[in-house]
Amino acid sequence: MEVNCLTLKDLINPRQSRLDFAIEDGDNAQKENIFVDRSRMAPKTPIKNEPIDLSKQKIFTPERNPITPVKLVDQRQQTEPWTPTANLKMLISAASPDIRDREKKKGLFRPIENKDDAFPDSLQLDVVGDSAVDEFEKQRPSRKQKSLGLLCQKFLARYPSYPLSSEKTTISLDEVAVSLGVERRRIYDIVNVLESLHLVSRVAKNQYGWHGRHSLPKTLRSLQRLGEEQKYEEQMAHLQQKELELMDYKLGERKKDGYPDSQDQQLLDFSEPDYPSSSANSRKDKSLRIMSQKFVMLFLVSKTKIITLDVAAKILIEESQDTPDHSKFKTKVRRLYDIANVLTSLALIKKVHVTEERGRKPAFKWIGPVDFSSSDEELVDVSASVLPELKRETYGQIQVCAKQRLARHGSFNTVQASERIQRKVNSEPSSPYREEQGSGGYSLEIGSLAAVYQQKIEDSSQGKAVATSKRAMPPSGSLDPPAPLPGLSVDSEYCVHPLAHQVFSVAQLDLAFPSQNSLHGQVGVSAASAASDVESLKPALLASQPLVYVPSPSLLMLYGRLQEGLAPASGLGAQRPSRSSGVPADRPPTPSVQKRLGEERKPQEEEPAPKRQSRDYEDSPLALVMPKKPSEATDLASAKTLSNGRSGAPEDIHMEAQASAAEEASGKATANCLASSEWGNPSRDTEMEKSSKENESTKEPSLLQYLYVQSPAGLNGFNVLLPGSRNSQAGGAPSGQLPPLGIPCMVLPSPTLGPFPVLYSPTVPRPVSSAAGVLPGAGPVHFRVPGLGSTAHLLIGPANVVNPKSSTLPSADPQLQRPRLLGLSLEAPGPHGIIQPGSPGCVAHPGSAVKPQQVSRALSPGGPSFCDLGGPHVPSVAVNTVAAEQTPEVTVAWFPACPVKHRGPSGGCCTLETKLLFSCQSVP
DNA sequence: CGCTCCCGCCACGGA
DNA sequence: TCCGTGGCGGGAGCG
Repeated sequence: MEVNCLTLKDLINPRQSRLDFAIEDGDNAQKENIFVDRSRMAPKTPIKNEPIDLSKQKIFTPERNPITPVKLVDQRQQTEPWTPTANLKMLISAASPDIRDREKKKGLFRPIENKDDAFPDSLQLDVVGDSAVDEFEKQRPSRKQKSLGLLCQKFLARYPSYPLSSEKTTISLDEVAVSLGVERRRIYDIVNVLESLHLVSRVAKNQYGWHGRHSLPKTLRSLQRLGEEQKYEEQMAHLQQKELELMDYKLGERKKDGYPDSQDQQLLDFSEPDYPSSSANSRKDKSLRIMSQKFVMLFLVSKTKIITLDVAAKILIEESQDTPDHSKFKTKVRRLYDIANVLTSLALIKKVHVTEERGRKPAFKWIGPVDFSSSDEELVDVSASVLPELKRETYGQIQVCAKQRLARHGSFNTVQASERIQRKVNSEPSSPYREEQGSGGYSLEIGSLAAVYQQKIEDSSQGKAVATSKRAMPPSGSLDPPAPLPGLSVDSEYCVHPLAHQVFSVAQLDLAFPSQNSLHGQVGVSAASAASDVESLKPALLASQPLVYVPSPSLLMLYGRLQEGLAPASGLGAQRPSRSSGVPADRPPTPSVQKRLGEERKPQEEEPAPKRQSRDYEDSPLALVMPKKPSEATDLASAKTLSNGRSGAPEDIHMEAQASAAEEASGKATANCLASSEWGNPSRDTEMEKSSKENESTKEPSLLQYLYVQSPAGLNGFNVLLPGSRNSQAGGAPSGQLPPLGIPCMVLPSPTLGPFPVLYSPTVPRPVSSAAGVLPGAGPVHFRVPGLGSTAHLLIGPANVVNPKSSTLPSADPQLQRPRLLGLSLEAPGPHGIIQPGSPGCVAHPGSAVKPQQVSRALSPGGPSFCDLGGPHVPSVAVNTVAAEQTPEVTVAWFPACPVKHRGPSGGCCTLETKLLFSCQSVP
């Protein structure tokens, strides 16, 4: 399939841009929107191959849209003409609702639709042609693409997870509905659930206020308390026990066990006085809000954190005093699915399956925070509360919100905490956080925070543990740097554990900002959720909104602007060039991880792209690696190199990459990307080095520089707060005393992309003697984004992570020793790039000169930088920086794997399906 | 065939 | 009565 690229603009505001290509799975968001909008244009006949001119949809601006949803007939008229069948439906509806209903009952539509599907209307064919039909079909949103979960993600993408207290975001239901291309009814479903968690609150008719996740912990704590009070756990146990005995749920048998509803009815009031309280048996009593809260409570009080929908439904039915019948049960389950979709989007739960005597049962597992009681300053305790979020295996996202922690504790030494946690975890064989290879468990380590845990239950993704464990080997043919997790093993200092589920976002880390740093706890990173249901592999549009607020005047303000020319790939499958076959067998995998990966990889090779894709989606681990010690960083690098089995210079790697089969697939994308006016600057590498050197040699002023990476709303991306320079960070403080730079980051994979493991080695002070001025805590942020077997690496932060052993990167190399500024030292492949052999390093092309010293220079003086994340299945990241008012911002967006072959100035090239584009513009 | 869950009918209830 | 809300369940999509 062809890889198409979407511009960020398109992703952000599809209505104002044109999408000339079929948007596939991952981009369903737009697709769906397009579909809806387009249909609303009411073309009598589907126009295939016609570029979707969203400009036409401007008529649907909120202003023009009726506040009130279009009535039935109108809607049908406007939305149905998607197919001849739809037209027929419309006509029937228009003719008479009665007729419509009658026909409906006769099952008239179904046959027609089926027929239509099987045999496209001849007239239509005549007009559009076969290819057009295909296109048409492709553009037709699938059921999954219209899922509430995905819609919710799109919704969430519109708002920052952690909005600044100063910013008051108002949500206009109409506007949102129009924007997302759905009926308002759907929005209600979302906001109702969000409201139950106090992420939003109704402020007026048709208006909701967005609060973000700030109070989520508090809300959850309250719900947990309520759940405990209501003895939900006992209830569940009782139910489960009963089930075992009866084998069949017989509604009506159960009697109320004394769990007064009165309590429940006030749920919404527990923390929000202004919430409407529901009255017994009132309509609201059954509201999605109440149900949602109860559902969440079940998780919070559950020891296993796993709830099957039937159990939840039964409990809810009992409480509601409804006449227990199958119909009620069914309805309850439907609602629970709705709620679950939203919660999944929030990365609070994930779908799993529990195996019972009667077979597998769908269930959901709580993956959100579980410990809300930490109140002391104990690092471990603090970490513990953070870990849950870090541990999120999700199709959703991993979100780390240390904001509260920071606010509460002032500072938080991630490294220490993580080390302690790691130690503790590892010392407990039975620890659920301890990963067991092949168990399908996942773990992730952020910074030094290491969380390894094993899933106790078999969930859908785990069921595919085999597949999971197989990924990672880069396509042999592909020159993509395989090196998925080079040198990383469970036992290694850098623990890399495959996640059972993809993690789309990663959030913050750090913490150790000096109290006076005035980050205002804004370090928290929110991540939107990402994906979706593990099983369905729904793409996730992540929402990630930035949220880092760095008031420091000394901060470098960068604002990211997306390159319009950037063309993200469209379909997931399409984006993944059939390069799987190119797994280099000669690349020795890392002891544990790689081995596993290698095993997994091969099977995939034989699989059809779609299949692989799915699996990858589910299995792609997200690994965050953060050296615990400065020296470790080096080790890591070494490991990578060694594991890679290749000592070739980065250039070689790149060259190989170019030669890789991926080229073809990526060719187009590359072209597009390159077409971008600001694309890669030939002098990139040089520039970077130069800047780095400069930085090193010239002690940067003690400016506190941060690169704020924010993903544009509605776009898949990740937000990252990157230290502009260590020196600056220190602000003159003794380097040794400086805490690690907090780098909240959210990685949001494109919906079309599978899970992307990310290695994040934020504060890895490199034990470099020459690295004077390098703060111990401020290391490069290393993102590893393994796609299908391939690993993408993104180093952000002072590039201290260098493999001293690397032939290409002699430790003596000054560059290696100097701190990289902005940290966006993506494992730049290049002569001197710190890149893993075998892995496509990220190459930052010199982009427009970013004024602020190092950052800009390091990133891309001269233009947008392109960073190839490597793996064929790795999402691209586009980073744009634009001067902003007071907030340094850099937008880093994940683009659908965009096969791009880019040859760097140095001869090295960044190729691979995905790239990281850093477009920095100078900012005074 | 069963699980999901989209779609939209239509009732509730406040203005 | 209007219309914002949102409960509800038919039935389609999908594995």
